[in-house]
Amino acid sequence: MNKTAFKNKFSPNGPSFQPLYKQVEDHVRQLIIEQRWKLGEVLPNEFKLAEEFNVSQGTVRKALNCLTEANVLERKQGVGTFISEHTEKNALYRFFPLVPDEGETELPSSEVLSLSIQITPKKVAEDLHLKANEEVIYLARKREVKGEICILEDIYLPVKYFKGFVDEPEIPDTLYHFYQTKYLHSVQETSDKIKAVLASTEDAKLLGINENDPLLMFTRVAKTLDGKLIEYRQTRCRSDNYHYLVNLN
Amino acid sequence: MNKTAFKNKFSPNGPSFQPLYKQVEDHVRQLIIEQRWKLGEVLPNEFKLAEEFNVSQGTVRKALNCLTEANVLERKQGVGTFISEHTEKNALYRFFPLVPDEGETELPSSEVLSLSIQITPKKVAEDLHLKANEEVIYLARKREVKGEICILEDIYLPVKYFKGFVDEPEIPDTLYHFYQTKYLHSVQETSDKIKAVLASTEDAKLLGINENDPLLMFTRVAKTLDGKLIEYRQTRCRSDNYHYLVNLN
DNA sequence: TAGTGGTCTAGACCACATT
DNA sequence: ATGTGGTCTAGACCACTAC
Repeated sequence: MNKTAFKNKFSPNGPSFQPLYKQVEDHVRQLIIEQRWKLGEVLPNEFKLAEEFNVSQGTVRKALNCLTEANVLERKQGVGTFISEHTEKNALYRFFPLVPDEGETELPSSEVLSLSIQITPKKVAEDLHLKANEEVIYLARKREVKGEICILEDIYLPVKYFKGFVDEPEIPDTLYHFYQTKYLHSVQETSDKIKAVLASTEDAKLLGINENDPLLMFTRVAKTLDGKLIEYRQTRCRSDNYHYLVNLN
Repeated sequence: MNKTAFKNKFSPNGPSFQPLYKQVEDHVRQLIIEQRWKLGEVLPNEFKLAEEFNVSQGTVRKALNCLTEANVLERKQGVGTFISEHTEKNALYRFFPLVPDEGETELPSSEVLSLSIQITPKKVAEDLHLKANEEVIYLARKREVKGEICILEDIYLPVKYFKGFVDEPEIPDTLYHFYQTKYLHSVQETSDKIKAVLASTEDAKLLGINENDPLLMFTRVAKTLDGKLIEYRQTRCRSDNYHYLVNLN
């Protein structure tokens, strides 16, 4: 680890000040992107990393804690430091803010309606920064909880990131875990745009509701640790017994 | 500051382990609740607080940084530590996630439609934990951006926390700043439940849209630093040119 | 018992804002 | 020039987990 961070006064036109722990943080993030450690494997402890990077253990600690806050790493006292994993359980709480008005949240089961390679719709290409000639995998699903279909999803994945996806014999419910383990793309951040819309004839039919009933519509773009935009998702969902929950502070 | 935190082994049935910095954090939070420092006033620096609490400066630092992350405090290098304030600018970004599909976010202007004391609706009493005989102030507003009315709000405030509110000659746009400066209630945390609904006849009229057009409906409960539930708010808003934005990570 | 992360301290120095 | 928060280091010890 290079310690020029504090020599800005000797290079006033150089890059702006970056604290050492930030440099360590970026470096570790880069090592994760480069797959230096396997999923589920324990990272070296603070002293070993400190030695490798030629900084103090305290600086490594600060960097690792920052990565933990950003949900990149998970640390367990007495055990070690691990790369954060998309399990079914944390999928529910981290990226699925749809909760029933009454009772416990549960993960909806999924049924694939359609899976194919398509010309990329203009809006999708725009939001995923795809070129005109790049194709996408199109996956449509309907999802149900307690026997009631409540969610319809149209999912678009750039072909370049998901080679062979259309030939998958089985698409699991928890897609982000699947992306992470099978395709080595770990969703790090999502952005949802939420609107209210009226149910189309087709959606109404699939959901078992009336045309022009109100639906929540989310448009999501998902980004990986290394900044790749790997998923565009448009979700319509009933909100008569569910709501989208947002806590701010 | 009492340092029994690390003597748990001597009181195995005592309270569970609390690190010193957490104790300092809670203590400072309590001091803020008790109005020890005025809004806008600078807090004592780390060394002075450390001396007062009989802990090291590093421990105070950790506590203050935790409070900063929780948006309770704001720290400015070279200046000092302050109690976080609800300004017009941060109101926009912290508690107003409604953004236009195109262009910059701006704060909608507000017009009061109604202001009175009312019997508390059952749902409001439930969510704000009010007793049956406690009354609320009811405030209805319509809000517009660029000449277009896009938001209707029904706001309910417990009378006990907002004495004299109905006689206010002027209700400003940024309510949370108003609550904080005039009534000394600082909103710390909100919880929004979002649904899609159809516009009622009345809402449609006020918004200048058709009955049964789709609207986003948020139901919000706002909580202060000391855990008081001070506001119930039901918002309906057009989402044809706006969306509710949620970033997860 | 050994090894991990978590806490606490003390001290030196840097970056930033104000006077 | 002064005072604030921010960074970095080094070392001691505590709490938790696994073996």
